[in-house]
Formats: sequence, C-alpha cells, structure tokens
Amino acid sequence: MPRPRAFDERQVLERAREQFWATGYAGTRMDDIAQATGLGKGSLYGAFGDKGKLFHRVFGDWCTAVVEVAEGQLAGGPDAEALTRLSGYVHLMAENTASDTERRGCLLAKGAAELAQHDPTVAGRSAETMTALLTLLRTEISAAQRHGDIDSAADPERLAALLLTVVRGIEAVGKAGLDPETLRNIADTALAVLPVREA
Amino acid sequence: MPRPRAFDERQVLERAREQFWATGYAGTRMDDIAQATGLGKGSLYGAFGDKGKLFHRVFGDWCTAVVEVAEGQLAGGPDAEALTRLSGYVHLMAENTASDTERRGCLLAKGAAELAQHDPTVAGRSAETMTALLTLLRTEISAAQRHGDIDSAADPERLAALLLTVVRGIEAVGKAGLDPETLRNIADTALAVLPVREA
DNA sequence: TACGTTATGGACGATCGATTCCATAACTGA
DNA sequence: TCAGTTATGGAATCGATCGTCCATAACGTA
Repeated sequence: MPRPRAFDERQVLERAREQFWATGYAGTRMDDIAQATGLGKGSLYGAFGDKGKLFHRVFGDWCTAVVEVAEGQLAGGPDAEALTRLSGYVHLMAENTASDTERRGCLLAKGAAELAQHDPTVAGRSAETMTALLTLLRTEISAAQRHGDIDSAADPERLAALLLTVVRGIEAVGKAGLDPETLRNIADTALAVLPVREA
Repeated sequence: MPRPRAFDERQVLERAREQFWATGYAGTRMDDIAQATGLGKGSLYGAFGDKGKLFHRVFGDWCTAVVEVAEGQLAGGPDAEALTRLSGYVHLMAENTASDTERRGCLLAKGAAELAQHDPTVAGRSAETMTALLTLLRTEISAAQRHGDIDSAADPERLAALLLTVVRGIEAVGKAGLDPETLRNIADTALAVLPVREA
C-alpha cells in the first residue's frame, strides 16, 4: 500500500485560493502556493496537476460557495418573508464588498475578468453560476409577489436579472473605488425602487 | 535638431490598447505590442518608459474616453429630455456589452480587477472615473426631477449611484456569461423601476 | 556639407517561473 | 522484516519575457 498524503487537501485549496484571490491567476506563482501551503512542488503537481487545473479547482469551489451563500439566504421559507430574505441577501452582498478593506473583490469577478475570454472552463463555470443565482432570485421574487410585497404585474425574471446586476455591480464599483457608505446605500436604494404591490 | 519620430503616438497607443484589452496586463508581452505597432523595442521603451507606464497611459486614456462617452450622452440639453438622455445612456452601455461578442469586457473593469489592489495609480484613476460618472448621472437625474419625470422626493445622489451600479453591473454579468437579450432587458427594467413623479 | 541629437530595431543579457526529475521517506500488507 | 507503492521537496531544466545596448539612420542647423 502507498504512502499516505501528509497534507489536508481542503486546507491546501484554501491557501491556494487566498493566493489566487490576492494576486490573480497570472500574478500568482506556483512557488508562492508551495510556500503558502508548505507543500513541495512535487506534491503540489502530483496532487493537482498543473497551475491551470489547480485554479479551475479553486475557481469552481468558489462558484459553488457563492451559490451556497445565496441559497442560505434565499432558499425556502414562507412567502411572507420572501422580501425580507431578498433584502437580507442584497445587503449581505453589499456588506461583503463594503467591508473588503483590502479591495480583493470577488474571485468570481476577478477570475472571469482575467480568463473568461480565453478559458472556456472559467467562462462556462461563471455562466452556470449566474444562471443559478438568477433562478434563486426569481423564485424568491415570485414568492414575494404571491404574498403581495412586489407588484405581481412585474416580470420576476426581469427583476431577478436586475437584482443580480445590482449585486454584481456593487462588487464592481466597490473595486473601482466607491466608498463603503455609498455601497450600502446602493443596496438600500435598489430594494426601495422595487415595484410594490399596487395599493 | 534631432531625428523626428516616424510613428504616430495616437496610433501606437491604440494598438497597445487593443493588446491590453484583449489579454490583460500580465498576459500582454511587450513583444506583442512591438509586433502590433510595428515599433522596435528601443522606440517603444524610449517613447513610453516601461510596460507599467505604457499601461497607465492606455488605462488613463480609456478612463477619459469612458467619461467622454457619458458626457456625450448626458451633458447639457433641456430638462424635458433629461430622462431620454438617461435612458439613451443606459441603453448604450447595455448595447456595448451585448454586442461585445468577443467578450472583451471593459478595460476599466478588467484593469481595475487585475491591478487596483496593488497599483495605486490604477486604483486612483478608476475611482476618479466613478466619481465623474456619478456626477454626470446625478446632474441628469436632478434635471429629470425638475421636469417632473422622476419623483422629486428621491435622492438624486442615490439614484445616480444605483444607475452607475447597474451600468457597471451589466458589464460584469455580461462578462460572466449572461446573454445579450437579457442584458438589454436589464437596462429596460432598471429604467422602468425608477420612481416616477407622483401623479 | 559636416555635426549634434534623437529615433530605430533587433540582438543580447539576466531573470523569472512553470514543470519535471529524482533520491529519499513513509506506509501497508504479506 | 521486506517489498511495493505513493508522497515529498528541493534541485535542475527549459522556455519565455522584460528591459538594455548598440550600431545605424534621419533630420535640422551652422
């Protein structure tokens, strides 16, 4: 029987993520990751293939986590609280960006910006993620409409796309330099302009 | 008197921009730029300094252009058409992303994502650009409010921030893979939810 | 026309970074 | 305890890339 691995794969992926997150794909050296994880290059390549595969792994995990966070905030619950859940989600995302004092942004946005154009795997994974988020938002908006908190004449698909755009946009303008207070206000404003039920 | 330059600086910067736009900062080689512009490395370095300085130049020009486009769509005109101008601007931005079949995205977003965290020049320039766009949008929203097309109870500063977020967000979700039709719908929806004057 | 100055562009040097290689270590089942 | 297998980690390889250097060219001026 073979010699067992001496490292925890989860932990190594976490460290690798920190590196890619901090310095991007091209800006991260395999030496950096070896140093950060304490692994030798041989172990690193043996366990994860090459730099590209390792990034795909990290990127995929991140995308999964992004959707899981949204599911945690949005999925399930009574219609009566659907609008509250939506509000909680949008504010959480704004807060994430607002409190990102190191300006690291979101690895999904960063990775897509750097690689989506030339890397089909990254492009596909990020597109899937958008679709999944859209579905979650649409479901929740429909629930809020059923309960009468959002005008039922509005197209839930379109409102979902708008909210997704706002959430991702907050990340973008945050990275571009808008201050935290403004970011929080944007979340408020976006929720405030949603069409309420016709009285 | 010295020998004059044989190249057009504007044209060289344009070619360099194409390269950086297509492959990012780290992903672009100076040899690529030399090839694309037809200049030798000596001329390139002699005229623009190093790779970083060249990128800063290109990035700065791009930011200027982004603001100029917004000014072209927004600045000036009668209050009666302010909402039309706003609509035109948001739709133009959506159309830009929707028709970007090569998925190049916006150099401002791409450059900020890749470098803002570690390059104060890029961070500063992108922040300035956001501020300038905010000002343009706020002015136009105020005009629309004066004419009664937008509820005057709304805070123009906040609506401006929201619209800016939507515009930048469309770029982000477009790069992440949403289809052109959805992008156009987002622009429509964003304009549709703006609070209209109380009847 | 001769000179001083700057432009040109391709060769060159030095570094850097991804990946491979290898000698050694660790572990398990027989 | 021995053999077989995989892990380890650092040295070595190999290609790529930034920036420099230099011989030459072009231009204006005296």
